Amino acid sequence: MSDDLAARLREQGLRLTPQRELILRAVEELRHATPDEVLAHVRSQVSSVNASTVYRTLEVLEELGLVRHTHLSDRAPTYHSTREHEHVHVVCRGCHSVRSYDPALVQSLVAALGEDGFSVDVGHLAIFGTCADCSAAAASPEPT
Amino acid sequence: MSDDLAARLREQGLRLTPQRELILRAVEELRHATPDEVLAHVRSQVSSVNASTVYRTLEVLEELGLVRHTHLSDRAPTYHSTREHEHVHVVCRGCHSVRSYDPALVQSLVAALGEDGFSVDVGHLAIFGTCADCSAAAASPEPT
DNA sequence: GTGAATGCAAAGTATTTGCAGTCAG
DNA sequence: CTGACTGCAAATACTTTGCATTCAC
Repeated sequence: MSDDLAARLREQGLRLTPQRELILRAVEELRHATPDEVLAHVRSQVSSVNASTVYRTLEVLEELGLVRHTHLSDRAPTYHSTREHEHVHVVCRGCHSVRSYDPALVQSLVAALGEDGFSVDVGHLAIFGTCADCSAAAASPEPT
Repeated sequence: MSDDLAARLREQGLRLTPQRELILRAVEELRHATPDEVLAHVRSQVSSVNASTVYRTLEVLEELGLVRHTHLSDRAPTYHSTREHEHVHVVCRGCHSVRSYDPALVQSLVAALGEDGFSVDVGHLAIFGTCADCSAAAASPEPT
């Protein structure tokens, strides 16, 4: 698993450190996590890991193509592993639920922009809106 | 124009102030502006307007439905007027150019999610990727 | 006159940076 | 050994908040 990590780091003349392994593993385990959440998770296993290390490492991992980030809220970005299948995020602003969809969802969009020579970063895509439950809730303020 | 503003404010028992007019006008003139840019623009006309007023006002204007925001960078949000036709933002990560597209671009996506009862906030949508020019530039580092 | 809105300054959150010590290779 | 990496603390960017004053109505 972090074999991949070691290899890619070496290619770039970078070093494999326990922090980098832990942070990558945290992203993989948490599925969708903000830098803060990653930090908390890593700290729950090994004390003393610093926030700046998390930021710096996430940046490195993203450059290596091992993680990706997207913006699932107006606040901090969330990171996920690229070992998962690429997916599109659909976020409900009412209940903050996040659902993942197959990239096929946006294929016509990708094709349309592709004709203009624009290549869409599907993994970064976050689609905001309101889910069925929350629409219903908004319609009837006092549910039975 | 800001007739609309006066009316909507009154509906809510809110007040029409010069700052609110100026900030709304700034958003309309700048097309896509961060709170900072709005502040700078307003200040170029009238000195002493405060950053907190800009934040508070953008929030009010958004509640009134007169402006919308979207995230066109990893940094500050950008606001635009709802008097423009609703549009989808397509952002190149290479040159940071922003192009606006007709919502038709994402209609199949909206329809597909609609079947699940999910209603997409099209105006908030930002699609990231790489434009033709930047792909070309990446391919040939040293252009002739 | 009265309460909504503003300006100011201080606090808060998220992230970045400089630097000295540490550790991977 | 050497330079990449880390932790720490300070700095930065962005945004929010409390409060006294001002101004729209």
